[in-house]
Amino acid sequence: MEYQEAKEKFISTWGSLGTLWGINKAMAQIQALLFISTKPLSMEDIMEQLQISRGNTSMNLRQLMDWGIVTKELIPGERKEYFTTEKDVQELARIIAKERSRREIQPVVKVLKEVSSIKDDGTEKTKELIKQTKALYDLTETADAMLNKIVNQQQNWITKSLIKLIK
Amino acid sequence: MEYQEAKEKFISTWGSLGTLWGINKAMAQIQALLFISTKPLSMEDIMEQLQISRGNTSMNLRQLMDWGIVTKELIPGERKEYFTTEKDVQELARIIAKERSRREIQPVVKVLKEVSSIKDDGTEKTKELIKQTKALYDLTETADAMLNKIVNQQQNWITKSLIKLIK
DNA sequence: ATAAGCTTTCAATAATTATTGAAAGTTTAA
DNA sequence: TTAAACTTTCAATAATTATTGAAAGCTTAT
Repeated sequence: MEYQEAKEKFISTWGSLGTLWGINKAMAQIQALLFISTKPLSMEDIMEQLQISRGNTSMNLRQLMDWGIVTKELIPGERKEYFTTEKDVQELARIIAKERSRREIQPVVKVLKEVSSIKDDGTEKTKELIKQTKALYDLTETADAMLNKIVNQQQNWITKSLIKLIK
Repeated sequence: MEYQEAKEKFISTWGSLGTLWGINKAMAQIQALLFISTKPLSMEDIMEQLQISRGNTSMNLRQLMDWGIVTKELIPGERKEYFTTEKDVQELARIIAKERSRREIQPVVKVLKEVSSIKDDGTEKTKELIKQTKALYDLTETADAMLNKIVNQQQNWITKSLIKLIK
């Protein structure tokens, strides 16, 4: 497999993965392109390489910047804006985990907490609702906490020994 | 908040969460409904409570059964089929993590491995592609392994102490 | 102040994905 | 064997989501 083919394969795979976890294709592909680029790219570069429109590029770059994954790079003497993405995968994972927790998990946890706190009127169905949503609440909280801790305290002794233990 | 309101809130929240990780709304809502039901439900029951069509119900129940989350329950003397979902959240998490790993993560890992194995022609861009996809490959593999181990070895001593450490 | 060079916005449109409902299929009881 | 009771399938349609491109908005140089 040659460079060009490998590159295209990587970008398209990463793009379709994005769709699966709630990020659109263009956004994931732009990030992928920047991720393997050796230098910052301009909007023109991105539009051309991914064959997408200017508007699409602009909107998705903005979203990536909101996530904190992509940053503007100003090149002295150049009028155009250039973009780069976080290149360290550990840091990338940390940012993504944090954002997803904030945007998706926390709102659900909030509802689970509310629902599991309704007053117990003694009926079987109410007891079941409380019991099951409480169980989901505990699970979600724990999973979320673990995820965040793990990606945050990257490579400290806990993580290192954990990885050894479970690998 | 009364039972009915709490129930609706739970089902709709769980439903929209589904969309976020690649499961459609109806599928997630059916699972949610069964999850808090005290007894198995028939297709009619589900259709009525969620206000969705027969075809939709049938197709999504089938998918949930493919995932191994929902099972048919035959009630003696009854012609209709009844359905229940896995009620233990730990087991539910285990099934979902395993299925998602198989369906989504593994195919990506495969591509990352292929791409990161192209021959190094010495150019800077090829070196970068190899380096970055290799880093993603390692991260994804480790994260996937951790996820699977954690949900599989539920509540063994490692998990218990880990939870204590990071909570 | 004006124009060139670039970015953002957003209504229109395209593409994708979910849902319906009626016909076809299956199983059981009589 | 027939019919009633139920489930599945799938083409048509609806709903949602992504994309375009042209106009409006900035910013900088002259």
